[in-house]
Amino acid sequence: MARVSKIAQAPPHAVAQALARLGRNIRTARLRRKLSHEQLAKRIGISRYVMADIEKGKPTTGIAAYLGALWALGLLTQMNGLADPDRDIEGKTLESARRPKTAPKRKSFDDDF
Amino acid sequence: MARVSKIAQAPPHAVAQALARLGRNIRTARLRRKLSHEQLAKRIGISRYVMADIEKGKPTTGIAAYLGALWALGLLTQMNGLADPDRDIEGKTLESARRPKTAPKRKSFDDDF
DNA sequence: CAATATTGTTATTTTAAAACAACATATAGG
DNA sequence: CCTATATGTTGTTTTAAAATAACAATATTG
Repeated sequence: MARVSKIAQAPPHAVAQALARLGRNIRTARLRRKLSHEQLAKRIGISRYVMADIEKGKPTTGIAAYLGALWALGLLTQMNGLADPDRDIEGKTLESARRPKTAPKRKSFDDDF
Repeated sequence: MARVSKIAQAPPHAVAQALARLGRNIRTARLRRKLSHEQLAKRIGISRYVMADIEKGKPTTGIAAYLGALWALGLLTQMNGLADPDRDIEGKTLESARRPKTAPKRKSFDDDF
């Protein structure tokens, strides 16, 4: 990643937790399928070291490696509904009738935090 | 990412598709909340350029940036069941009674592919 | 339509991600 | 147990991710 971003360097609890869980789940799925790091890594197109990083939930590892792991394990379909606008109740409520291509001109009540 | 991995350089259709969709969904959620790239990026702790990369579904961008975006949009909880061992029917079936800490010693029928 | 903000584009710099190698340790299964 | 394999650890090299800056293009709102 280089010049590692704040979110990667010190992720908020929720993010770190989600990452750790995802890594653990991928590991479990791999072991169930009786695949070694090397075998699965080869199918994904990464090194065994990155495969290990994924299972540790390393924040700086590229998203493609994670999705590739899910794909190689036959679990990628579970990504389908993620952040789906139809499921985004909060967003639906906030949304005005129109659909602007850019954000409006900074009258958003909450500017910093 | 440096020394960009095969999966990131040329992701399989399914992965590329999942990434593109995720990026689009994040963009939709952001616009609904009337936030600019800069505003949302600031909350996540990344630059506006990486925020734009996320919405494009760039494969080499670190997973923490993506999860950070979901987190900042209040959508991270949707990651909860992802790759959950309980949902992994395929894996459950394959699993032997025990739970080895490492993969077995390469008698797995399908070695390469 | 004008003014302002958002988003896109290009170029440069910094820094660590990912590959690789070599060795140590742990685990599994005969 | 013993041995082969899996996994962990350390160090090195290569290369591009991410930040930043400056400017262009686009979209929004009054």
